[in-house]
Amino acid sequence: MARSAVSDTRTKLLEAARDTIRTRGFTATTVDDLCAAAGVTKGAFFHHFKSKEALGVAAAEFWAETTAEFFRTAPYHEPEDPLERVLAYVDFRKAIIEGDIAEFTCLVGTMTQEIYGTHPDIRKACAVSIFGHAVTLEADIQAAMDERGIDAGWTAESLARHTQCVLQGGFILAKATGDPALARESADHLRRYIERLFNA
Amino acid sequence: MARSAVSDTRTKLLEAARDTIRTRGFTATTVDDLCAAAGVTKGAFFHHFKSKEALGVAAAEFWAETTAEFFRTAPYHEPEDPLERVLAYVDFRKAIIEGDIAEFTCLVGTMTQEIYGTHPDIRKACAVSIFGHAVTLEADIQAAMDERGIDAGWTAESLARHTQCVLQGGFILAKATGDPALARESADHLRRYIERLFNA
DNA sequence: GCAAACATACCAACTGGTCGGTACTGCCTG
DNA sequence: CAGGCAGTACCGACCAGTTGGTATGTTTGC
Repeated sequence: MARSAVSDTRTKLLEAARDTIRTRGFTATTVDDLCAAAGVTKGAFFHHFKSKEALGVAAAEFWAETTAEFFRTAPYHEPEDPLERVLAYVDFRKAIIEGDIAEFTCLVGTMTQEIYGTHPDIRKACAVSIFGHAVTLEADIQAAMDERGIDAGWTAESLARHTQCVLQGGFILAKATGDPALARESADHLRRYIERLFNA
Repeated sequence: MARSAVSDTRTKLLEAARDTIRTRGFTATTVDDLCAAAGVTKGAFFHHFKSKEALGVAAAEFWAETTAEFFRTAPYHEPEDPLERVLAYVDFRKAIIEGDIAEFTCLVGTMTQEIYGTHPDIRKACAVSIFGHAVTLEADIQAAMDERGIDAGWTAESLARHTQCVLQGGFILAKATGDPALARESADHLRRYIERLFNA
C-alpha cells in the first residue's frame, strides 16, 4: 500500500504537471497549482520532488515513457510495407490532432521553448523525449529507402527528425490561431513530401 | 526632443523585451529584468505600458514591424522567376539560422507557445505577426503555380503557412539540442519539398 | 517502533503594479 | 516678455499578494 500510495501521489502530480504545463507553460505553473490540481499538499510535492525544476525533469521523463507506450501500441505499425508504415504514422499523428489544444500539443516541445536557456536539466530531458521518439521512425524510413533504392541527399535520421519538426511547428500555428486544422494542414504537407521523396 | 526621448525609452524597452523574452520566455521575464536591461526605471516602464501584458502585445507588434522591414529589404526578392524567389526565401531563412539561439529564433513563436491560453491579446498579436509574414510569400507561390500550371491538392496560402510551420518547428529542435544545424536541416527538407512540388 | 509518506504552518524573496513627486518643454496671458 | 500653467516623461520608494521552499509535526504500513 505504501508503494502504490507513493506512485499514486507522484503520478497524480506528474499528470497534473502534464496537463497544467501544456495549458499555461512551465514558469506560469506554480507548485500550488500542481498541488491543487493533483489534490495533494505541498508537503507531498516536496517529498517526491526536491524542487520545481526536478518536477520538470520528471514530467519530461514521464511524458517520454507514456508517449512511447502510446505510440508503441498504436495501429500505424500494421502495414507490411515500411513506407506504408511511415505514412500511416503521419496519418495517425494527424488524426490525433483534435479537440482542446492542450490535449494534443506536446509537453516537451512547449517546455523546451520556454526553459531551454534557463533549465538545462529539463531541456536535456525534453530532447531525450523528442529525439527518442524520432528514432522509432528511423528503421522504417531506412527500410523504405533500401527497398526502393533511394539514395538522395538526406538520411533516415534526418527525415525522422523533420517529421517532429513539422509536428512541433504545426502545434505553434494551431496555438497562434486556436485552430487545430492548421497543424493538420502541415501534416498533409509532410505526407505529400514523404510520398514525393519515395516517388509514391 | 521630448518626442525622441519618448520613443527612445519605449524602443529600448521593446528591444530589451525582444532579447530577454527570446532567452527566458515571457513569464520568466520580470518587469525589473526589462527595466534593468533597458537601463530605465519602473516608473518609465509603467508610463509607456499599462501592464506587463500590454508590453507583450507591443513587443509582438514591434517584432512584426521590424521583421517586416527586414524581410522586405532582404535580397531574396531579386530573382525574376517567382519559384526562384520562393526558394531564395527558404535559402535566406536557412542562412540566417546561426549563432546564439536567442538571436535567430522567433519572438512571437516563443511567446505563442507559452501564453496562448492565458494572454489572448498577446496571442492575437503573435498570430498577426506570423501569418502576416506568411502572406508575403503567397503571391510568389501563386505566380509559380500559375506559371507552371500546378493544380494540386494544396493552395499557395497553405504552402506559405507550411513554410512558417517548418521554421518554427526547426527552432524547437534547435533549442532542444542547442544546435542550429537541426533547424537548417529542416529548412533543407522544406526546400526539397517545394522543389518536388514544382517538379524543379 | 521505525521509516516512508504525507500534512500544516510558516518564511524570505520576489512579483506586478501604484503613487506622490520632479524635471523639462511649450504655450498662453497680462 | 515674465510668469503661470499644463502636459509629458520619468523617478523610485512602497505595497499587497504570490512564489518556491522549509521546518516540524502526524499518520500509516510493515
